[in-house]
Amino acid sequence: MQVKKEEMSQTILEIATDEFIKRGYENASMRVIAQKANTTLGNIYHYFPNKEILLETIVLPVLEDVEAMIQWHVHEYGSRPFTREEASKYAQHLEELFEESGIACLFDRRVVILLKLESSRLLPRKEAILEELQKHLQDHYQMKDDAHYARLVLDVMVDCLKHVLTEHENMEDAKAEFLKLFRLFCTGILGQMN
Amino acid sequence: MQVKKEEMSQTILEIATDEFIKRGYENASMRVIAQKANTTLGNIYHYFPNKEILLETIVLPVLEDVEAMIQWHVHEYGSRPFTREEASKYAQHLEELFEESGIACLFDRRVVILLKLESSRLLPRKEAILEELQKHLQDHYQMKDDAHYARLVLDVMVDCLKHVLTEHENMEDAKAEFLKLFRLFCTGILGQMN
Amino acid sequence: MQVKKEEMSQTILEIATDEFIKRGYENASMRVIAQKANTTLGNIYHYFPNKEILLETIVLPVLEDVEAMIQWHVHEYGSRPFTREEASKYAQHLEELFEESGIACLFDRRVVILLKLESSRLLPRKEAILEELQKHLQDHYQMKDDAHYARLVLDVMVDCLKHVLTEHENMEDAKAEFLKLFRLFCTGILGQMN
Amino acid sequence: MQVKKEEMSQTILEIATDEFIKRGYENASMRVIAQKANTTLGNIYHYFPNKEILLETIVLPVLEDVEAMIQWHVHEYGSRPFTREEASKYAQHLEELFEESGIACLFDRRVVILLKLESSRLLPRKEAILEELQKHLQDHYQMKDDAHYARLVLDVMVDCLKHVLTEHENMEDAKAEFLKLFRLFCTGILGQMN
DNA sequence: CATGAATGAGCATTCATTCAT
DNA sequence: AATGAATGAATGCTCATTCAT
Repeated sequence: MQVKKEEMSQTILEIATDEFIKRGYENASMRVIAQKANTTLGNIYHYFPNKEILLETIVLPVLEDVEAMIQWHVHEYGSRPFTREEASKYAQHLEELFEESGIACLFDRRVVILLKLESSRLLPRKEAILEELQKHLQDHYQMKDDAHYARLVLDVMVDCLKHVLTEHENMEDAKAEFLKLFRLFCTGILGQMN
Repeated sequence: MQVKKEEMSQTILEIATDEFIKRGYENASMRVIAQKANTTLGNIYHYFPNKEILLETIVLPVLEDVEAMIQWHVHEYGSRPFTREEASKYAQHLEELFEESGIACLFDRRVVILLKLESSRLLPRKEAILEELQKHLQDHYQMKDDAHYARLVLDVMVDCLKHVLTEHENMEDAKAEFLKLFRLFCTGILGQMN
Repeated sequence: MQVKKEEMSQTILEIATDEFIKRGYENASMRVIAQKANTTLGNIYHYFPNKEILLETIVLPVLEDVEAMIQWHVHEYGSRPFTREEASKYAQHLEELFEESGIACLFDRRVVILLKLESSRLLPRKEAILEELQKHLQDHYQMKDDAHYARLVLDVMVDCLKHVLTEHENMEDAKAEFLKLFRLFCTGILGQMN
Repeated sequence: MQVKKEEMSQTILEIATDEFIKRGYENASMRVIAQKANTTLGNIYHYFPNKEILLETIVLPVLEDVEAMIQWHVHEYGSRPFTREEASKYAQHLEELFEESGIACLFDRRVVILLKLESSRLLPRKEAILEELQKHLQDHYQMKDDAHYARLVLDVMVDCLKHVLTEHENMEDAKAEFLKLFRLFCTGILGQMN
């Protein structure tokens, strides 16, 4: 049976998103996506020329949002180290900080796909973002001498994000939970700063 | 050429361990393991009847250690909530706590395999452990009303472990780094406790 | 947008001709033809019920011309052996011979498609022509005892034709080059005749 | 059922050779080869890691022979133009010329695969050979001003080779037939030289 | 103890074709 | 007249596993 374009294409995107989140882009199977979308393998290729473009259709919008957000952040806050007081102040007003700094774009299930990504030509862009964030963290929190540790903290934060996104259907809940964790982190980092 | 049984089997286990760590159990290839172990696919199946049992041979010892450790922990510390003072005291003497509580068994590269595991019949046991730990955390730190959050904190700690194990060859370094992070967490949790 | 029937069908035929020449009938893709003709796959099937008929629409006119030309040739010149003098005379006046004998119909790009053809139901007709030509050659040039050799000489001439058609946009140039080669052949054959 | 290595591998090579000759490397199907060799697709990949290497296993030995032969030829005969007498002398003693100059290596069915090749990483080597031969022809036969024509003559000769190889099981017959044609060519070219 | 031959199901992708709209 | 949704079989290739030798 034939179905309106938008409908089928939308179904495929949704199913693919689910599969990419669950199994990761690399381990998701086009066959399985076709099956779950109640269509044939060939028909998926009628809508999306290949797996990579299916991925990009899903993930590029969020990726670009995130890149823009990072750019804005770097421009706005620069890379000067925070004083203890500043850091503390920020930690206490995380909600407002989150609101104003466009971090909201991170709270989208599709970000999980990005975070799990291990191959594809989007990988370099993902890694560029992480590197940027690491430098940022390192500068702000005076870990200048310990890039390794900064990276570790970042990776852990990234995992936090992955977890809250995975476990909450509702993105507001995810954000709230992430905030809680983020605050925990800030308290912790602050405790180590002196 | 024929080699003493122990030797070949040992080589296979080592190579398989490396591959399972690097690519994860699901994405590791028996072929590649055979190649890197300088033997044949058939010969691996001579020692290990299938991929799953190869996994278990590698990972069961540590799994059992960890299970025992958890059991002991539960028995020793029970599940009563910590007072703020207690918690604070523990946080200050984490090194000793680590020593005496058998947590050392976590600092083993093979734990990474376990933590990355996504399928196989060991999965339930891994998840049982995590559930146990979650309850523990929840009880001790008075997150009684928020199982979700406890789970999240746990998952993040688990990711920390995964990261330090992955990035450090030397297990002492890994432990040191993990302690740093663990302390950060404790400080953070303490800061949130009241 | 809708276009006059003739126009669209013509465009498709032209693009298909190009593709069939470039990649050969078997390896040409309906998809690519549709794309290059700025239309859809479905629309091609609206004009031509399948790939084979598309081929025939393109190639049948020339095929029939060639068949007619052969027929005429056989009727006109019969199959008696040439004397050395006759052959020599013909060789010296090839241009005129070409003109009067309708060989001009060979100098059409579409002939290349025919010559490259490896499957389709037109194949037998192509082969019938070649067989006819072979007999002709064999008779005229007294290779009676060596059908194999006649066939070979024919095939080589056919390849010559394919080459000059492929490499020259201008059919007059193609014809001139072919004449050069044909003369070379005639000289050669004559040299071998006694 | 299991079969001795040499046997299966040999069967595959033979069937593959046949298929590559009949359909050309690009259009031959690994599945069909497997079927005709009475084995499975997977098993072919047990012997040959991919289609290209299957091709190379078949074709590299002859390719190298041909390359060596060309090299020797260039070194021995240089690129000076032949006088009419020289050319004529060579034309009359083609058999001896063939014998002494290692041209025998061309009379191998596998050469057909090479001549039909349209892709694969062996293509550049095939094309280098053809270019070398074209220059050679051009130099010897004083076609200095007409590279195009030299290429055409070469292509035609190459097609001759393809034909005699395709149509004769017996390589001695093929060689004899090719000689006949080659002589025809020489006579023809000589006829055009003055 | 070890080799490596063999299988069958899986992968992403392309193809000619059909047909409802 | 034209679109594009849908199918099913084909492509080259990889995988865990089995088993005769």
